[in-house]
Amino acid sequence: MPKQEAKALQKSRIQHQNRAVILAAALEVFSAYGYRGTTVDQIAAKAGLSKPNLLYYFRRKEDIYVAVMEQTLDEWLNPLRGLDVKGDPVAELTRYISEKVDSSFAHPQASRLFANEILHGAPHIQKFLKGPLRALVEEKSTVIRQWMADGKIAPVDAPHFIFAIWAVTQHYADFSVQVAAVLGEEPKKERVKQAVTEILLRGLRVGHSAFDKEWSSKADDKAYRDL
Amino acid sequence: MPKQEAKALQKSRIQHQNRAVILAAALEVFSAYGYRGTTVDQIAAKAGLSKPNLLYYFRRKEDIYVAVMEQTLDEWLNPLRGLDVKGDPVAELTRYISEKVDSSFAHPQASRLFANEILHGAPHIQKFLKGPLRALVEEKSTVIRQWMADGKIAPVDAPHFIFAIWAVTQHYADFSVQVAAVLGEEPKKERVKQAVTEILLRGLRVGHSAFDKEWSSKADDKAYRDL
DNA sequence: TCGGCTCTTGACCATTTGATCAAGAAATAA
DNA sequence: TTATTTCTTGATCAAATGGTCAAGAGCCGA
Repeated sequence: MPKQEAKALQKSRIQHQNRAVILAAALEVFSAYGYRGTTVDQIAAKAGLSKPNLLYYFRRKEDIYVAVMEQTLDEWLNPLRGLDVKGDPVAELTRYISEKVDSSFAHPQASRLFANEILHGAPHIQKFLKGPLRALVEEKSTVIRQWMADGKIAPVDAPHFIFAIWAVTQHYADFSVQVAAVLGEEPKKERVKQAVTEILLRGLRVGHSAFDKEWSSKADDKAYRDL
Repeated sequence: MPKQEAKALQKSRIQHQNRAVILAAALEVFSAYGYRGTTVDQIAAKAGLSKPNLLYYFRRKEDIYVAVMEQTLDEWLNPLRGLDVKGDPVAELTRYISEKVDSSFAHPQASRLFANEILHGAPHIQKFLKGPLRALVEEKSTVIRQWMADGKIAPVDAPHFIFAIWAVTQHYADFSVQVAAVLGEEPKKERVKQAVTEILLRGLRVGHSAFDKEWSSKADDKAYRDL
């Protein structure tokens, strides 16, 4: 009967609210202690619910984890979607880097959850990596190659350049403890943004000097053609 | 009595050997599953020992973890020590990047163990981060600043540049699953080395073109003076 | 060879933890 | 109000897990 189906799908206000509370609590705990290091009791305590009550909303611990992970993947991927071939390369990449740094400072737990998942073999998100993520990276690599072909930026290995942006920006979320310990203080976001942008983008200048010959000899076109 | 002291310190051949076997097994398992995700039984099985036998060599699970971690820290730090102010900047940094990439391909488990530890707040290596690591980064930052002062490289935020090298090179160990999934194949070490070196070092050229004015306006000397 | 020390293990224990269930409380629709 | 559905929880369970222990096996120097 349609009545039952509707009941199974529609979520009451309290369902909606408690699920959100649980997912927020779970993100904190999972990102801090990892999947195995997290107990259902911890999540329940942080969410202000009893353990059986929590398991009323999510039948298994793994279901909570998967739900949190799915919620994270979209916002992780979105900034890259905006990279526009019609825009100015430096402006486009600057914006992307800026958004990734913002994300690392605003949602470090989400970044750490994602990092932890991949670090341990990505058992839950293989399909995401080999599907949507791979497709998007390939698409945006062609954008970068187009910029190269138009002579707007220096030649660079496109997917590895994207990896570099991910690595450097997410470093400030995933390794924040190390960064703070080494610097002796919490890094300032704007400063990080400026430093990272310069480090990653300054090499893309197409202006020429005596150095260019040396570099181009090591980085001939052949190396970038098929990636 | 000296007799007992000697006994407590000297390790028999079988002690030495079994400890090594245990540490090798523990590195594999800890790096794959994390601290909480690893069971003593797993380590024992991989080492080919019974659980009580393993706990004869290391009384507690945490002792094994600490031993593996200590073993890892030295080799993690060593390549940076070689950065020589008297050498050519690009050559020195190229060598450092090369060694870090080699390390990521040769010992990905060690990198992942380290990454996992920091990701979860570095509970066991706070002293290492705030002590030897911080000191070394400060020392090598002055080396980089000296190169800048001598006009050998373009201005760059020294510690953040070191972070960038770490982030990008270790990415190929810590996120190898993601890299392989996105590329559709295992990355080739030499290609990674070339791509990473160009991305990170090409921006250090001191040759000048029309772009330099734009960059220098955003990155005036003040920003780098006190770091 | 022999006595003592090192090494190994099966059995066992206490705790933690993911998950269940029945029964009651609260909300909601009639 | 009343009936029905949704939500909540104390009690409980089975499995997993870190760690102990006593007893036996093996090694090694005198």
